[in-house]
This record gives sequence, C-alpha cells and structure tokens, in this order.
Amino acid sequence: MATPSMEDYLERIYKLIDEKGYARVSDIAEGLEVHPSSVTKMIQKLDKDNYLIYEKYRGLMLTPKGKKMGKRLVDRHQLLENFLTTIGVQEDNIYKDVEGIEHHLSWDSITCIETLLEYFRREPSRMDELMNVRKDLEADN
Amino acid sequence: MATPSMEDYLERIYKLIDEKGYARVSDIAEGLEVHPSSVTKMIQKLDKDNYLIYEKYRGLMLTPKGKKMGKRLVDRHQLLENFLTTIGVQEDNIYKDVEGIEHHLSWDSITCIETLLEYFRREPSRMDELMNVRKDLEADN
DNA sequence: TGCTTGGTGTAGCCATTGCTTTATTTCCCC
DNA sequence: GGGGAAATAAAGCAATGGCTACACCAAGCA
Repeated sequence: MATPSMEDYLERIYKLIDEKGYARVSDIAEGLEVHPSSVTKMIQKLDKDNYLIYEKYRGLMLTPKGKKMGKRLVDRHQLLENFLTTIGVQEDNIYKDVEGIEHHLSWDSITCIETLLEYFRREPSRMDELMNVRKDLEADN
Repeated sequence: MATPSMEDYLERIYKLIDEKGYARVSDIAEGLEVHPSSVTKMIQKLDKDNYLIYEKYRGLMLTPKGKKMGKRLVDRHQLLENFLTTIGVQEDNIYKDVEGIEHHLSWDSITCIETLLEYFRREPSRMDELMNVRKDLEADN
C-alpha cells in the first residue's frame, strides 16, 4: 500500500499529465513544494511499486495501475473538498483539512460521502434546511 | 499545539479519569497498546505543556487546560464515529478511519459535521432518503 | 522492621518517513 | 562541441514515537 506522501506525489503526477500531457520533475517539485531531488527519489519508489515506468532523465509514464490509482486520488481529493464546502466549512480551512484527512479514509467511507453529496445535489433545498439547523444551533449559544 | 500522539494520550487519560477517577500509567499503556515507558515519557511532555500536573510515582491531575482539551478530543472522537455510522460506513472501517482523521480536522469542520448530524437527528426520515440515494447509486453499477 | 514485588522512571537506542544539501551527471540546443 | 538547465546520487538530518534494559520507589506482608 502507498504511504501518504506517495499518494500526494501520485496525485500531483496524475494531475500534471492530465493537464499538460507530461510530468516533469521540476513541475512536481514545485507543486509539492519540495526539492527536485526528493521528487527523483520518490519517483524511483513509485516505479519500484509499479505505479509508473521511469527512465532516468527521460521522464515517466503512469502504468495502468498508476493511472487508476491517480484518478482515484484526484477524485477523492475533489470529493472531499466538495463535501466540506457543502456542509459549510470555511474556504481557508478546507484545503488543509482535506490535505490532512484524504489519506486516512477507507474507500467505504469515501463512497458513503459520495452518496451524501449526491443526496444534497438531488434536492438543493436540503442544503437550505441544513443551514437552518446551523442557524438554530448558533442561536443557542 | 499538540501532536497526534499527544492527543491520543490526552484523550485516553481524560476517559480513564472520567470512568475510574484516576489514570495509572499501566492503564494508559494498555489502552494505547504501548509500553509503560512510552507513557511516562509522554506524560512528562504533557506536563511540560501544562495539560496536566505530574508527580513521579504519585500520579497525575489534568489542569483546566487539559480537562478542556481532553473533553473536546473525546467528544470529537465520538462525533466522528456517529457521523460515519450515520452515513452508512461499515462498522469494521469506522474505528480505523476515525483514528486516522480525528487529528486532522479543524474545529470549524468539526462544528459543521456536528450540524450535519443534528440535521439528520431532527428528522430521521432524512436518513431513509439518504439510503434511497444509496440504493439508486448501487443500482447504477 | 525489612523484604519482596509490581508498578514507574530513566537513558539510550532504533525505526520510519521524508526532506535537504552537495556534488555529479545528462540532455538539449546553440 | 560546449554551456546551462534539469535531473540524479549519496549522505545526512530532523521529527515522532516506540522499545529494551536497568534502576527505583512504595505498599503490603512476613
């Protein structure tokens, strides 16, 4: 299984390839705010675990396994952002919270949160009702 | 600020005191599945950070700060368990997931999840509707 | 009283995870 | 072919927390 940091790298790589068609060491490093040498090292680890195929100085390609996992990770991240937004968490807390929890939820939990979001999406008035509850609770203090 | 591990200890200690009136090193160690020496070390750290007052061989007492934080941590844990249960996560995933995310959510997020739970509590039929969404989504596959 | 014993405390060590620094290598393009 | 940007290798460091081994205290019993 992948460590949290491996997931961060894989997520970033998937996104870069998705957006620009390729993922360079320096882009990955910049995105994650680490030094290039850290990226090289992690890429080698990801290669060893068959998430990607890596050729020194030549670049990398995600394997099917890597693509699949990358997509899941990116989707998961997005889902969690949507979830926190939906329930009313402040913008400035969302990124850090997602960053913190995304690596620690089972896919079962992810699926359930997905369902919950769909629940609110289907009937937007439900969010209004949620906000009413919020106002009630705030009034209690 | 407290590290994840410090929070685990504080949570455990608060619970022990709440249930038995005191918290012995060996009980804490057993609860967290670590060796007693690790507990002593952490207790000293918690003392240094004013979460508790510690006297060698004599036991410990939570300070007001420690009590307040301990209660928050225990409540937070419970809240997250309830949340995952409510949205339909399987029993066997809940503990590990909560264990994983509890240290990584802002109090803003916690409050919002609290509101969400209250939303379902007020009108239990909402959970039925949530389960209907779930069935729909499952049928799609 | 004094000894035994179980619970505690101390010190030093180890593992994991990642990151940095520094020095070197490779590629690409002029 | 040479220069510079990018990438890599090697070594080391820092934070976190856990463990082992051994020393120590204190309560209860003989």
